Amino acid sequence: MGNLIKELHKMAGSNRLSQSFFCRDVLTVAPDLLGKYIVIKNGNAINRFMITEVEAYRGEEDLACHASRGRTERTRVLYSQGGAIYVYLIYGMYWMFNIVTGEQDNPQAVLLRGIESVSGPGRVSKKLNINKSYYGEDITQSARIWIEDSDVRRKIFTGPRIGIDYAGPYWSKMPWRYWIENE
DNA sequence: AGCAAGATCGGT
DNA sequence: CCGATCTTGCTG
Repeated sequence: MGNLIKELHKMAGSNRLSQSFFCRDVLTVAPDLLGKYIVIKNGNAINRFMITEVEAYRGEEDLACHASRGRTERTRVLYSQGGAIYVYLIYGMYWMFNIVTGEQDNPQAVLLRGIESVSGPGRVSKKLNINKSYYGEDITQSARIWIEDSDVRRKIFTGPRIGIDYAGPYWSKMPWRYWIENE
């Protein structure tokens, strides 16, 4: 697509990532989100932050994934198709913000761990004002939150996921954390 | 009904 | 390293 057309699309607000982006495997979607923008409306303000760090959680077999213990009230949304938002409270204090990926009944999600100048999933959600009300919302349709495409291309680093030792050595060593430098 | 654990963070 | 803080899911 030519640059002019791209700019026109941006102005028309059609730069939002759609369902086809999120319906792919989480190991494809997670690194692909780096450099893109999360856009959120809080009242009159629209804030836009580049995504700099994510983690992939992949299916019932992944012992670090909440779906490893099957469908429960909390994990219900993980089984919907890509684009649904999965939020939950951890340690009674911090909201974890995830985007479901893949096809229906294939529970996967990307955890948002870092945005420009903010690292740590709890701090990210605090900055974005995320709370339980986002549970189940469709990020490809919502009027208050969406992901915007971008042309940013940076070197992608990978490493093990954080804080999941309970999943055992095999799953906790999977290099499913992806990040770019904050600059 | 009770309890243990948790995809974290900030302060010692 | 430790405590905060509360929802969830499992057990009995």
